[in-house]
Amino acid sequence: MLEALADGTRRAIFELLAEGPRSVVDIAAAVPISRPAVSQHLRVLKQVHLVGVRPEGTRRIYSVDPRGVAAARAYFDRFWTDNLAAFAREAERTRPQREDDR
Amino acid sequence: MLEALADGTRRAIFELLAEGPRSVVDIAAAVPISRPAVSQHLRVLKQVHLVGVRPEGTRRIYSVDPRGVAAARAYFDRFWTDNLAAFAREAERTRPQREDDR
DNA sequence: GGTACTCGTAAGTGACAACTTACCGTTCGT
DNA sequence: ACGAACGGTAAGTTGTCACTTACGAGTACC
Repeated sequence: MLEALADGTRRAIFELLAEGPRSVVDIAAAVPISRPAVSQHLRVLKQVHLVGVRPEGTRRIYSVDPRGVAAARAYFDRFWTDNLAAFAREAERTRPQREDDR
Repeated sequence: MLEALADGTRRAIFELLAEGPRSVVDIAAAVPISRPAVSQHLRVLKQVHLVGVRPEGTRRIYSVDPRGVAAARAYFDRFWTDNLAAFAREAERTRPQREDDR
């Protein structure tokens, strides 16, 4: 699931679909890669339930699947317990090196 | 940020640190890779503020950095607006092919 | 029915990233 | 001060994955 959104192009496609459902050619037009590459990305996104398909004539309309987003939210919520919030304050106290990057 | 958690080994390290701060050797003992590899993973996790370091004698204690988790939650919350929830109901109506996987 | 779209899949290539071993600096204990 | 433990970095190798071109299948329009 997280692996699916690791790729930048795939994130771009996903965020584009978040703005509204689109066909494959429309997506390919908005992204600097070939149309088959878009299809491959959509397959990955579909496998993890981040997008869904709805056939419409000869075209296939892709849209965001709430299930994937819900799963992602659930995962990160596991690390956002009150326990962690308390730890955040404690971490701020002991200063775990805010050397920021590098 | 999402790229950092894309790797399974890195997720294992991160989830291990979520249980409590640990030193590098402790982490390496709990994961089937060499200690230098752990260091490299920790560097990546630190760059995106998913973990933080606190020197303690000759050892370096790593722990979860709330900033990274907060950023991840913020990202997925962008796709979990009421707008999307409404879209979820609409999607359930038009049935975007619940063919599930493959 | 033929033509023009749509889109998915197959096969092949190139780049990146996750791992290894080897090495060096730093800090604690004696 | 010396030895040992800890851990970060360098260099090199290998597998994986994102992309391309080529092809085939399905649907709509005339």
